[in-house]
Amino acid sequence: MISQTEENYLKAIFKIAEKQGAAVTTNALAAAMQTTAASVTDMIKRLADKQLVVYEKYRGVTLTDDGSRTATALIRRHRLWEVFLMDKLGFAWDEVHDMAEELEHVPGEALVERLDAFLGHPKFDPHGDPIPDAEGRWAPRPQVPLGTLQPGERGVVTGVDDHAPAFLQYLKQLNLTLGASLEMLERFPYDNSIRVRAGDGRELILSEKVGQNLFLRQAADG
Amino acid sequence: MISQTEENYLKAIFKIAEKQGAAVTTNALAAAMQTTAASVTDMIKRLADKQLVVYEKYRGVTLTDDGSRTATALIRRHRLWEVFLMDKLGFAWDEVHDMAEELEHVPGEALVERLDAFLGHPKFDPHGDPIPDAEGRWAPRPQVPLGTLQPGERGVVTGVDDHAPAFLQYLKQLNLTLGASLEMLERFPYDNSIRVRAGDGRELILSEKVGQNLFLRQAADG
DNA sequence: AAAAATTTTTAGATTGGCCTAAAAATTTGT
DNA sequence: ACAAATTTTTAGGCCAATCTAAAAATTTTT
Repeated sequence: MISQTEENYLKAIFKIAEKQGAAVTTNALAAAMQTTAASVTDMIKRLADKQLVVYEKYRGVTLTDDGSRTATALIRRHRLWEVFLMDKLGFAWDEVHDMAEELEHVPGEALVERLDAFLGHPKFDPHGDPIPDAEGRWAPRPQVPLGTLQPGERGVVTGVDDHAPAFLQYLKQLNLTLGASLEMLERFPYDNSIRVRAGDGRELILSEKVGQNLFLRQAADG
Repeated sequence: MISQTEENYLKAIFKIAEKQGAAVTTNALAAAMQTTAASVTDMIKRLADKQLVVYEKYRGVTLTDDGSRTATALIRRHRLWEVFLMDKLGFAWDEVHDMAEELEHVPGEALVERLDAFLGHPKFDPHGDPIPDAEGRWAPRPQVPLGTLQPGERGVVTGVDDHAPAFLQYLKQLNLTLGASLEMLERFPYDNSIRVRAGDGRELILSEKVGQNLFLRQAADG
């Protein structure tokens, strides 16, 4: 058996590894799991005993195939439940994460597959993140951070990196949810904030942080 | 905070107390939770510390108002998820119990209430058990075990007492699911088995055990 | 009302998941 | 290259939830 805590560690390892493409350090995991490095070392040893990770002292940790499969399945469940919560129960963008965090731990292959069918086999969750299929595969979406666009380039909002409710609420308030279109107008070198034009013609100034965490699918120049 | 294990104990205490209307003994609880009497004593003490039960050594345990509220909320969640699993995901009568057992522990007032609305505020679950409302109240359904009917009396299947998959599968096979009508024809004193006529005219012989575990809403005599 | 049987509790141990404090290894800076 | 800073591990402990074995209380039998 694998506990919920163990599942959460695997998911965190997967996500950190995906982002930085190297073995995951104890401290990085401790930060992600909001715990101490000592607790992480403990847990890593348990996961290594269960053949879910490869662990070398002082050298960080990587997932085995088994661990990777488990992590992907969790991400699949999480994202499907998020779709359910928004599409069927009517929750808002910024409300679904925590509930999905719990629902993803409910076991049962049949449950996930039926849920997937009920939702119409969605390919992306409400934050624009791809949903792995039953075999753990998914299509990467060609998206770039808003901040990397050059003046004059345009795009459509396809996702966010930061899932914090405060960020999502802010975007909702600005009407910058999935599908909104944006044109990059100007970057201010002083603090890397950017001026953009929204689809409805409004001009906005967004911070560097927003530029890093808001993803767009780039459209042809206008 | 209250753990999943504690929640399950409260639910078990509630159900046993409801059935026998007296303080719940350690052994009865140990049997229900599939654990040892010693573990039960431990847990009861924890629950008493948290003011969820009243406990007197050697005299059994009863729920406080708080404990009772928690147990009822769990039963509400369990039964709503069962409706979801059958009505929306298409699972069968005998498949939903275990999944609902996990889903019921997912926290969040908003989640239950939205789920309830999504399902159309159902009053009974797929086994005919009443679903408590948000305040923990429910209407008892006037139903009697099939076995108590007199020859000539008729009724409609409204629920089951035993939720074991084997029993539910058997009923499904006989086409005796919720809403099926039955007429009691004869009881054989030898082994208390009963002969009945189904709505479609078929005659069946059912064991005493089925007679005890299948509930009917009685209809006027025919 | 004792003795016997049963139920329940206590005692002591184990495991998972976590902590703090201290030691060890590695990396960084000069 | 060596000292300083940082990262990681070890050591030792705590709490929840479980177990087995033994003791204590209660109930049943005679």
